[in-house]
Amino acid sequence: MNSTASKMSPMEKIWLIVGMIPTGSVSSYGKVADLAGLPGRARYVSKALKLAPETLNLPWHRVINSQGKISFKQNTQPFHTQTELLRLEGVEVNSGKVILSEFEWKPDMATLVLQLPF
DNA sequence: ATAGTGACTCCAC
DNA sequence: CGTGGAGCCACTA
Repeated sequence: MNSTASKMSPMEKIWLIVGMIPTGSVSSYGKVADLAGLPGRARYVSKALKLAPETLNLPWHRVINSQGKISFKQNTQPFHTQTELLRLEGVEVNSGKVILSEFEWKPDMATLVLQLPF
């Protein structure tokens, strides 16, 4: 059995999933929670991102809400930063919104599951 | 133990 | 599209 899996905390699972979101794509808090095996815990994902160590260099900006919108309030520094980071990698952001049908990450579940250590 | 607070989500209007 | 409300869960006071 994989010892790494048994030691991985819920928050670490979330960090792992977020780290798998490819450049130029986005995912939602709820989706990340689902993939991490934590259904119904979207709010926990936002907390995990806030507490994530800088050294992990997580692509936190690729996580938005289920409506395709950036969850920070407009006219705030985080809002602008996230918008910029997304645009830098080719994701279109208009009025804080991303067209999910165009940029949402749709991993091949069969393949993804095999890569997860849990 | 109770109440308030989110980088959330879903659904009804 | 906007709004409101209920449900959600971990954390804090």
